[in-house]
Amino acid sequence: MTNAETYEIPNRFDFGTTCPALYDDWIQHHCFDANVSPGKKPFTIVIPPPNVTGALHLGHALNNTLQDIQIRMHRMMGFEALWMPGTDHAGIATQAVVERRLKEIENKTRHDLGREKLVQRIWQWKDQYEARILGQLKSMGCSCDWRRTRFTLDERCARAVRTTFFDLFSKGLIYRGKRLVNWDTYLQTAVSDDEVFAAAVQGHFWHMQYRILSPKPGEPTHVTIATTRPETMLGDTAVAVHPHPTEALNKHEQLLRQKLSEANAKDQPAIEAQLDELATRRVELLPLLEQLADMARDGRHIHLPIVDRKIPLVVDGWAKPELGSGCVKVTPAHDPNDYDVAKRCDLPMINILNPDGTLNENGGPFAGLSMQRAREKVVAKMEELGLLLKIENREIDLKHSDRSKTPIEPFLADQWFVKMDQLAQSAMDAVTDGRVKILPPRYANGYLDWLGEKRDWPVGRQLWWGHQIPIWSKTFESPTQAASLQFQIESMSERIAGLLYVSIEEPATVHVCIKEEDRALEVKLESLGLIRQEDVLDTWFSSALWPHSTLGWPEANPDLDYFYPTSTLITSRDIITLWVARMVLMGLNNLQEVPFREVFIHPKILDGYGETMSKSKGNGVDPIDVIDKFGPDSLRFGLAWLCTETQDVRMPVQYECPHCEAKVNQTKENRQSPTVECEKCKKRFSTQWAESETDKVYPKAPVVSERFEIARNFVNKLWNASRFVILNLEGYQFEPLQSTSRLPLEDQWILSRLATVTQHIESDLRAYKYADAARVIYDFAWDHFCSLYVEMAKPRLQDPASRSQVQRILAHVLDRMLRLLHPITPFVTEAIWQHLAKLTHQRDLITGETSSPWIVRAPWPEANLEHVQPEIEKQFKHFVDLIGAVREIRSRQNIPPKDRVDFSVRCSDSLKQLLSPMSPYLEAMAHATPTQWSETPVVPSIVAQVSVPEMDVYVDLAQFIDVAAEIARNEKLLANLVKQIQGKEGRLSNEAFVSRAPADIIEKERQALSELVSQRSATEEAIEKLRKL
RNA sequence: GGGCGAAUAGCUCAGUUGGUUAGAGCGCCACUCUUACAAAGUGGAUGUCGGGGGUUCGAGUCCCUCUUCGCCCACCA
Repeated sequence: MTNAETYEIPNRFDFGTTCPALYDDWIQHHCFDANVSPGKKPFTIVIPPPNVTGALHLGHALNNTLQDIQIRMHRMMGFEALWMPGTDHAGIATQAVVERRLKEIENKTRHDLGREKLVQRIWQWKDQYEARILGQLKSMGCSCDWRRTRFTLDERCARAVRTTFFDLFSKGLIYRGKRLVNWDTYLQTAVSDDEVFAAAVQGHFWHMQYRILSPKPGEPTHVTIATTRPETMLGDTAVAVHPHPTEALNKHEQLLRQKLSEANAKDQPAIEAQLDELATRRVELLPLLEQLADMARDGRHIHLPIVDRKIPLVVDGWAKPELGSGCVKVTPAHDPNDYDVAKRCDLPMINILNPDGTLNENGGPFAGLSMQRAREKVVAKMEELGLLLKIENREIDLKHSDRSKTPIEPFLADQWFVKMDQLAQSAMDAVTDGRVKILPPRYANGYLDWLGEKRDWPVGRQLWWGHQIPIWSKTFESPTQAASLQFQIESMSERIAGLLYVSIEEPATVHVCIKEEDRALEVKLESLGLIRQEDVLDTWFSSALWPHSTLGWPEANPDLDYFYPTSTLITSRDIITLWVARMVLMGLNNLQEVPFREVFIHPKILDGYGETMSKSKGNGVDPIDVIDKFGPDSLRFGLAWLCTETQDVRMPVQYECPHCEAKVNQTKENRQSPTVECEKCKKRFSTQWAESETDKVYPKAPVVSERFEIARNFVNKLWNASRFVILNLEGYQFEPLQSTSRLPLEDQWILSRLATVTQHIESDLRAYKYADAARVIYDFAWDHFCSLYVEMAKPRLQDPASRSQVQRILAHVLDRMLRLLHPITPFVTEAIWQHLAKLTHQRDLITGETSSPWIVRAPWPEANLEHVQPEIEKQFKHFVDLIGAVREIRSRQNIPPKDRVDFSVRCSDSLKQLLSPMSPYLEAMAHATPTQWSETPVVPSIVAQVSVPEMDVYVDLAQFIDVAAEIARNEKLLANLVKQIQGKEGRLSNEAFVSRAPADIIEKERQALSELVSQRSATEEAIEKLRKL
């Protein structure tokens, strides 16, 4: 009975049923559980928690594959490897998704539902998507310790958030201030800068005049200002002019001149034009500006039309004399720069907006109108007043909300801030002194630059989904009333116990922060008239605590002691500042220890056009589609293969037609269509956009990429090579190997290669060089193991004398290869491992150790350095060359595969000793029989000849020769040789080269030349001979 | 405006500190169902290494510059 009958191994790896079953087995046997083990070193990674907004895409698949590779490798290396899983509540993103659906399906707003009900709905959404996300991770084979799964809004994380917030608040690092927020009038919420995109729109530039109050003789009567948003003039509280216009203009000119001197010819005219304009301006405008600056210092005022307000003329550097009229209107409540001016000049701030985007009572006659209507009215009124000078057309970059796609209104709101100076500095130090290593190192720049600004972190969000700020506040008429309440609270027993902290915000607001969830205390505060802050915290506040909150902080516990700081963080570059930097500073603040020692930034996955994949563009790929089509191992190997250090991953994607399996390229045109027609079978299929019933009747096409075919083919190759080994292990007997030196060349060679490759993979993976590792193992498995060693093993397996030795080496090499591959392709390696385990327990050539039942827990292979023989690896190339030479002749002479040929080799004696024992392989692998190995072989009259380094190969072609083809080929070769010889001779006769280049390089060139010359004469000889036939 | 990165075969990408004739996979052409694997095997064709300049005995690799593309940050009365 053969093994094939015993084990019935199919010739395709059935990943569809095998992988989920294997995964269940791993879980059941606690293969991924990590526990505090004092005898072992910990290796910890916290997952960048995916947002529960939606399903994972290929970018996540890459991110998680790279983490799992590290985790699995370190687990095998004997570390206690913990991969901490979880998801992020993703504040605004999630709330926006749920609100949008609420609107679409039930036509309700969040206000119709109320806070509690809406939050309930979002929890339902979260449960649904969390399950989907975790399912996706499991399908990919991620070996997380699922018992520890966390969510940034669960009780444990909430406790960490409360503790941190309380700590910062009581240190005085949290304060409330005014800030301009990006107001989304559609969603009626503030959105962060990251959730805003700029789009160019056609707009206008309105030039208007304000009247100066009681001008003295000789003074101007009006100031001119220009704006793209005339309606905001209703909120103006000043007009600003530069304090020293002449100086500023000189400085600007100096700058321009410097630029001119550095600019290339093409850019110069533009700069010169600017300089010309500057000259005119100097004459026409500068005196006026100087005069205005003086008037401003004199405390003069201006009449703001329409609302009839008296506003000051002020001096401030923000007003640029080189721009526009040189004067700028100041609208502190609706423009970030104007806000800064107002703070500097101590100006009032007038908010003219309601949260829904209409004007409030400060809008004067236009209160209640939308911004758009108000704009028209203001312009009309100014024109009527004769104060409108001109209107220019102008393209303006307008900020839009990413969530609602509507224009953003800058809006002044109360906002909670975290003071960043000390915190930011601590996080900068951690990177500059190397406690946290960012890889590739170039990404450290962005991190340091961003933190270096030390801008305070606005942490409040006007949302309902998130950690509500644990502050109760009350504002009084007078500071004394506030002080009295403060005193009252200060004397509460909870204050003494450190459960609350009270502070005063000038002039008369009392804020009380409660450390822990405590309903009784809350009621007590509420009875004193204190009201809880409505806002929730920025999502990144809880994410910043992720490395320690997930380990149970603030509770002191063994997990935290053992697994923190974590070993490495693997993430994508767009959240280096938002997330990575904040984790570092929070880790340092809460635990006085960095959260991780290394940060690896991996490439991004782009579509075929080089655009980032996103759900809204419709070019995203669900990893599950790829898994269904190619299997999880191919997904993982394919991603690792593409993960190079410098380049993003460009990945053209296709729809796979569900009718005929034809590939339809995804284009910018069809990627957002609900249905697409197959180019081949002309039937329609649906896409992720299909929502209507009419569209949904079409079967859905998975989106895949042929980038994964390499990996699929590789996994198949591995499967079949393993199948061959397993089918040939019948009668396997273990016997320890005494010494490798008595093994045949090919055995020594494959063991040497294995050791070399093992070293490479380990160092590559440790350095996050995933693509390099994948290529090394790919070449080894495919070219060296399959194409050469297995082919050479075939005849030896038939020979009882050599059979058991070859079996042992095959089993050993396969065993090691599987282990090396397991982190990248866990399923197929585990499946093969199980088969192998049934046939042979002892596979280690030297020790005969009994192998582990699970590859997932098998020890990582150590490179056996005694097996490394560079000389043999080099010599083996001669064999490969020889076989290639014979095959080439066969191919170009069209010799049928079944016909045997004879050949002779001209080579040195030492090469003969090396290669002649390998004649049987030439028989088996090239269907060719060597008849002579000699320095002076007797060459048959009719031959085809090929020269390779140190050998000339002559194939006896008595019955086959195609003389014309042979001559043509040799002549082409000759021409090439002559060209190369000329190049080398030129170089070697160049005095400069010979005298300056290092001796070894010159020697190499000399040898190469003599090799080429001998090839040339062999070829000339061959042509000569052929001509005579 | 500041910074970072990329441009190599039809496509997607490798190419260590400068050193023989620049590689891989897919695709293409030809041949092969040779009992592990046609998702395979064997052979072949395909490159002004984005343009220009420089350093060097020698440049895909280092320097300057231009062009195109991508990303990040800042700013745009």
